[in-house]
Amino acid sequence: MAKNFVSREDDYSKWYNDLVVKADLAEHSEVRGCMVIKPYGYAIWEKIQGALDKMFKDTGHSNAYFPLFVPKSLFEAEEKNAEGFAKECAVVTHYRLKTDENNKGKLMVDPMAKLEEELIVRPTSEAIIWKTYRNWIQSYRDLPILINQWANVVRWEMRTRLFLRTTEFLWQEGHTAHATRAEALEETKKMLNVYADFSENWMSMPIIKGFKTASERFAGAEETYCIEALMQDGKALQAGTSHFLGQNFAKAFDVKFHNKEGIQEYVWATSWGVSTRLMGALVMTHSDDNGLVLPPLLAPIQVVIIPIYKNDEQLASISIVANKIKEILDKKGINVKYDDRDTQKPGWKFNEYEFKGVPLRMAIGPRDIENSTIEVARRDTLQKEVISIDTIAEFTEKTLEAIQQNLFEKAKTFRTNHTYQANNYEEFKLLLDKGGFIYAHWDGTPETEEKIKEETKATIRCIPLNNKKEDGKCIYSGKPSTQKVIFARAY
RNA sequence: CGGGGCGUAGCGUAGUCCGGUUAUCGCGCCUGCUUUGGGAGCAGGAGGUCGCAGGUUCGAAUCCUGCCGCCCCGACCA
Repeated sequence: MAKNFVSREDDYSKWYNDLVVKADLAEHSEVRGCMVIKPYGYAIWEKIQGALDKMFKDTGHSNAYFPLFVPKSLFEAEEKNAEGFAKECAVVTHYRLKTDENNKGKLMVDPMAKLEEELIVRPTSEAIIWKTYRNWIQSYRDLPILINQWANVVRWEMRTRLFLRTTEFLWQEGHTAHATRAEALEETKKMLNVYADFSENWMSMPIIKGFKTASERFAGAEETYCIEALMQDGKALQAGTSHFLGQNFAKAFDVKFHNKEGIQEYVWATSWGVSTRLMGALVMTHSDDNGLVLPPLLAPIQVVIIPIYKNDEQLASISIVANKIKEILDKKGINVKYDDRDTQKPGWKFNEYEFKGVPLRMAIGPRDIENSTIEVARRDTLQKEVISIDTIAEFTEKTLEAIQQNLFEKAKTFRTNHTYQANNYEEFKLLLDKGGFIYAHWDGTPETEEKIKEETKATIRCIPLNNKKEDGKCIYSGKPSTQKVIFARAY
């Protein structure tokens, strides 16, 4: 049991905050609402980036980079999008400071250096990108454009939480341009599937694919597809979105192309993104009261080897074996750390790596040297066993795969156990307090959705893809409904 | 922006109501010895503008006024 670490049951919110800080993932910075991502946390983000980046490239996308600043006139061009983000934009109004004559040693904004046009710090990049695409697209031969950028964005949130919602955050945003509606729609769904694949197979996080209601839709999109995950406290978390933008941005920025028939048409668009919020999702999906739990595929350290010794001779003979094992596992592409620091005790190291979620821990002591064995402990089950050193390569590969799989199964079982069907509003409200996904009939109107949100704080997370059609009555209004949608309280 | 809480060593804290020598304790840090199969023990040591600025007082971490910052809850949102 970790020292001074609150359990999930006692205070889930504090458990999450403490875990992120104590596992060395991130900390609050000097800037309100902004965090410092620490090396260990950033290493996990780099793993996420690496896997996703390859998936984007494998589906034909290229990376590029667009400016941080967006002139206000560009930003407001697509009205719905601009309105949607207006309340949370940081704005640059001046470009120079000067020394304050009345306050020695201090600086002030130089009133002479006011910008003629304010610059918006991007909350998302559609505007600047579509302004650019206008110059890149004339013919159907220029399409499709399949671009992704890894970037930071700023959204001035009133309340922030490490990884889940910070004023500045890191993400990737894909922006594609297509000749036809069908092709853009296909792209939207393709990238949703990439996100789903990544969530389930890399993060071991089961998700539900669906699309958003009008009120939850990305401002400026015709349709927003999403993946929704369930956290251990029973709250839902939107883990990724893929938007079909129709011709909204093409019209706003006048991006037309000549088709094969020589007729001018507006371009069809998509955008899609996931952010450092995934780090929060990762923490809240698998971690336990002993600290972080990482799926092997995203763990910066997959195996840690800890020597147990009484003197230098013992350490020397242990190190020979440990380095041999590291070499064998390195060749298998497994990331191994041999921690032979003599500044920390074995027990201290055990707790440290456990808290940081390292999937497999191996300990080698004098007894193991004698017997040609090694003690192996799994982070997910906390089980220990002693195995013969000869079998180490096969055992490690097999066990890492088993952990990856087990985490997914555990999370999926949790979700299954926290997924309910509500047949009426009273039942709905009772189920909400248990936490989880609730399938319920909804009449399809924004008014009902809004009322339910006001009264219960639950929102429609999504309308699942391939949803089962079934006639029923809306739990709130009693009006006819053709399908159930998923409600939950959400992050 | 509303409601609540908090600012004392790197971290966590006692002391604040009811002012009084050198500001408490734990973790961590440094030195030495003994230790090492789940956060070692003993001994010694370093480390403080008590958030900031005024005020009251012989005397302020403590009382008064103003300001700043952070966290939690709500409105907003990925």
